[in-house]
Amino acid sequence: MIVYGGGASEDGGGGRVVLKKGPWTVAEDETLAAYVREYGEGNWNAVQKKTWLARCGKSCRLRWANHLRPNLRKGSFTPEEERLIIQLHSQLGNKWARMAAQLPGRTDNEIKNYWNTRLKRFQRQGLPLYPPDISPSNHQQQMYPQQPNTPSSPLPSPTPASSFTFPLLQPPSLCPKRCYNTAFSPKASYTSSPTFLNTHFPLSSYQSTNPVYSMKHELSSNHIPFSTSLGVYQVSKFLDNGDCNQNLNTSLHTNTCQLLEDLMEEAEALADSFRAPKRRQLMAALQDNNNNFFSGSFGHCGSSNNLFPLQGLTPKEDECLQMNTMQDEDITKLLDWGSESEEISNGHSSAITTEDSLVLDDHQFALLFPVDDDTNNLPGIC
DNA sequence: AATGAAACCAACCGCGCATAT
DNA sequence: CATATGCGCGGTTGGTTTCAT
Repeated sequence: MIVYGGGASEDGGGGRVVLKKGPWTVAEDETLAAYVREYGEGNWNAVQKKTWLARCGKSCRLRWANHLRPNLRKGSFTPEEERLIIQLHSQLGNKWARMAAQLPGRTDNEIKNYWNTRLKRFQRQGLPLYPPDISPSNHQQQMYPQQPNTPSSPLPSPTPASSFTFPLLQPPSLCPKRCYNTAFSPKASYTSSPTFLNTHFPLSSYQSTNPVYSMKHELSSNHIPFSTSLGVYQVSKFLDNGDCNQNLNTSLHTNTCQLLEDLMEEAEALADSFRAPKRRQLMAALQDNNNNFFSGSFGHCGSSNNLFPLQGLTPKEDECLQMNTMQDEDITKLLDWGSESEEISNGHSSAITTEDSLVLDDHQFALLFPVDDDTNNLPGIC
């Protein structure tokens, strides 16, 4: 076992522990992992009290989230992941955690590093950050202003929100008053959709003409099918059934946005009756029973993103919890209805997940979330 | 082989938010 | 209501590795 660095120490005088900084040792990793096995995630400041580790809680959380938690995917990003990152960044900007939620097993830090490296390289080479058909939201133009010396504009010229409507997604005016997704923040006047991206920006063709986008391919065989969220799955199933042309997409989505607005209001009303304290209590209960709640493919738990019924809850509480949970994150995916199934998120962030839990085939999902033929089961989408 | 630049990666820091006291 | 605490996020820094000359 290799232990380097200063290790824990005390200042001697007041007995105050001097917190260690710098690289983690194997022993520290093992201790932290053992702590999480025993006490679970959370309460990171207690690590210092219950173990010999002289690390601040923050450092422990980061180490766990970025390196120790199970099912982290190590290695280079696959082409699919890279494309998804580009697309997500065009929609979300530097919302690394949100992007990580769409990339199972990847950490926000990884994505951030990847993007920043790419950013530097592209800027140095005077190349556009986004493929021609991906129009970054306004925040992108603010974040990465066009360099005056760059001959071919690295970023598309700003498009006024009032005069531009992206082909598939509506401008924020059709969306709920409250912003559920940074893509619909006042800064973001429009966004792209995966469907549009895939239709107009097939990776292979782009790579063939834009060598700079030809990135590492060595891990493509590792690509893990992403799981789905309720809304995306059902809408995807609907769209996959028969003709799915762009007109249908557009009209359906227009209706969907309108109806989602109603859904948002309904969700908020429900959520208001079931605010945080209760939710936290339920989450604690969920963690306590984290090996028993879910069966089959759902091996993971403790995540705030689960949409599945909780034991011991009244139907009302369960419904509220689901709504409340959806409201913050899964609504994003509802709006992301054009996504191909492989691009759909499981919505997790730092919660422990297993790769198995991320994969759910149509049959399994259909069992959990039966869809009526007329699709009326999908809230707000008729 | 040596060296400098670029790329990559891990970790820290500051801030803000939610919750508890 | 004010303050403390826990946590998460995004930005930044610094060390290491890889690559090009």
